[in-house]
Amino acid sequence: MSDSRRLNVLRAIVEDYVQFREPVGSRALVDRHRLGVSSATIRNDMAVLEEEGLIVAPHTSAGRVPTDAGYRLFVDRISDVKPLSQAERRAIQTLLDEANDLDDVMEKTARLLAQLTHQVALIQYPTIGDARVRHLDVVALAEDRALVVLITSNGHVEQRVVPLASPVTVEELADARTRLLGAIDARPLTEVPTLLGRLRGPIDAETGTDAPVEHPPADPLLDRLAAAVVSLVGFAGQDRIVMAGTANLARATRDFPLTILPVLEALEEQVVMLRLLSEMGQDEAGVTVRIGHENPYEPLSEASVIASGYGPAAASRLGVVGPTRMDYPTSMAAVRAVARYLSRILAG
Amino acid sequence: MSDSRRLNVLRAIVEDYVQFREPVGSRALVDRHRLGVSSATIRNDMAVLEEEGLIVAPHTSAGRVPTDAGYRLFVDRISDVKPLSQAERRAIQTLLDEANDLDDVMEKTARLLAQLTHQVALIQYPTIGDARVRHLDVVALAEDRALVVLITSNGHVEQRVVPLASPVTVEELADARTRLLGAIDARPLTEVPTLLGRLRGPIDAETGTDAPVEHPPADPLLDRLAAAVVSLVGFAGQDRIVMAGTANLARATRDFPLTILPVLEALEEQVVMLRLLSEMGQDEAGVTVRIGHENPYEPLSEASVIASGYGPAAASRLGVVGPTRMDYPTSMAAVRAVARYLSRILAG
DNA sequence: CTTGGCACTTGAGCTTCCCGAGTGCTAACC
DNA sequence: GGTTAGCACTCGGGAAGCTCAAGTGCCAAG
Repeated sequence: MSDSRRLNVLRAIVEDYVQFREPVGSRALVDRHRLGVSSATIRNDMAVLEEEGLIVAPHTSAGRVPTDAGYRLFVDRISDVKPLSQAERRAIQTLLDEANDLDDVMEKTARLLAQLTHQVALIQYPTIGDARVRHLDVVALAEDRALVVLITSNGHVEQRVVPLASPVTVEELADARTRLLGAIDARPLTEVPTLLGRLRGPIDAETGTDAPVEHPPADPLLDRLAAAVVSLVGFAGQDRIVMAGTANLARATRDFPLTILPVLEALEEQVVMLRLLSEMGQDEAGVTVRIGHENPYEPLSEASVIASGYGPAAASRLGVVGPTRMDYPTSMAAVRAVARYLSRILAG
Repeated sequence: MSDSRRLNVLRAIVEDYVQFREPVGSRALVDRHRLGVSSATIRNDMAVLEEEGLIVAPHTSAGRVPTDAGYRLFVDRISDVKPLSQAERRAIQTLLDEANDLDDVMEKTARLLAQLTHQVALIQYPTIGDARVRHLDVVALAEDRALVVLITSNGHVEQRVVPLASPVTVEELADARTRLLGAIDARPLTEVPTLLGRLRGPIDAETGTDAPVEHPPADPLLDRLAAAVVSLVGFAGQDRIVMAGTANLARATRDFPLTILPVLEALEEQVVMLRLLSEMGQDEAGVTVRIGHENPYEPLSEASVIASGYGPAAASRLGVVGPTRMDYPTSMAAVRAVARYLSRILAG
């Protein structure tokens, strides 16, 4: 009972099924792969594989198809690493060169990943983590409107237009900005709400512990701007996802016969996808794969997710979603490569 | 020959076909609509409509289906305006309230439009037009990296991280920023490249006409930052498109039997879609519709595009793309409403 | 353990058949 | 004239039947 040959058979089945999209039989297998044995032998192997729950036959007279467990074994033990092609590396490199601001990088990377894998790509924005306030700017847009810009140490830029209650001068704005920045400069984003809450009481109330509620806002302008900053921090810290390649689903319609609708709906729920990504692979930078029913989320039980961490401490996640019947080696290689490049870009 | 009844028949055919997705016959028509005449009369009308090229029968024994011309007539003369539902208005309003920066508004609006119409939504970024430089900021991120932020009068914020050749002090950066801003503040974006090109020569060369090429850059730092600003301006002025709802195509697979792939490919070519949008409807704020073969772009000959101008002078465009068999009244109402709301938001 | 041989199963594809939806036309009717 | 009932006619699509080839499992021999 040549154990390794059986694995070869499984690999061949997975590869052929992914390539040709139809159940693969013993004869086709010996024709297409140099297995060195007859189809009868393959049949015996297949019987064993089926008994082990790694493949199934849709009908009696059809070939075999990998089960979730079969894919799992394939991914874990058999698949070769498929290095990216020259052209693909070049595409990634080009992306790196054209990188502009964070949003831009995110969007371009997502599109690239979708293109490389022909799947739907998801990238979680870098989490707030231990990001700090790098810079704060208040720009007068008009007499009664100001733009508040917050820049975080992880390169995130958040902006918001703030309507002002009454006209203010440029000097007043500059002054307000100085005071705000003085209070939060270089502090972790997580502390900002607290810090500014204190500021919104009387300026010199360094002693009070939790008394500021009683004081009316000393300065409506400052109060308003501080509120905007707090809101911006919330926004910067909020988990967001950028997605690309959803149109690839239209191509994949044949793979999900009918089960494509739940997938669509899942993708539209950003919260769901966020949790999904977060739950995947707490292990560092490795690539994690969830196959079919392994997904903890029912509507994705016919889909697979490949994800990897990226960025500092691999704390953020990116990945792709596609049909169970996908090209795992290529997709995994792409996810890993993109994660690495993205980490490098962000590290600057 | 009751002319108006024939139009009613056409309308009924379009509506039923859109709703039930199958050719509609004379009997079904009299059953579902109170036309007050017999099916034989309807048949006569249908014969005329077919002769006029407004409907066709896929086969002899099937009902009729609208042609592009039929849809066209329907859109131009028959369709009722379908006001948005309460819930839909509320959704738009919510969007308005949550509006943050421009990118955010764009993305949210696109998603909203896609959701309202169940089609693919496209929104062209506000064009550069007569936008001017509102603000320029240079922030030291590290000893040898600076962040350049450009804010335009139409609310666009562009940022870029600039690696510096050698370490600089905060003061040097501030100085450079002052000189740059001094040169371009409040000037139209279109002039910025020229203005900064001049600056990159010797500072006091106010006399020279086109001699600056001979001088080596007086200040490498200034030169580098100026280059970044010029690039940012190019980026801000560049036509871009934000897209949403491409996943809706997966649902629409039944409408495009096989012709969906060209549509997908077209959507992936932003340039194509940009030109498409630009070419549509030079007439002011009205909603323009291109039906099937009316599209000047071959791959979209089985698709329809609904677009509208928005923003100042309705100079920018937004719209949706979907199968010819789409709910025109609803989609048109949604496009128009979203265009109006977006204009209002941008006008602040 | 492998392999050739063989009986057996069964889905896919093809043909045939039939039915009913839908049409166009004609003749009567208002 | 416009409308309607009636009717013969057309065909696409679904059901039924048939065949075929792919594929299997098993057995006996190598």
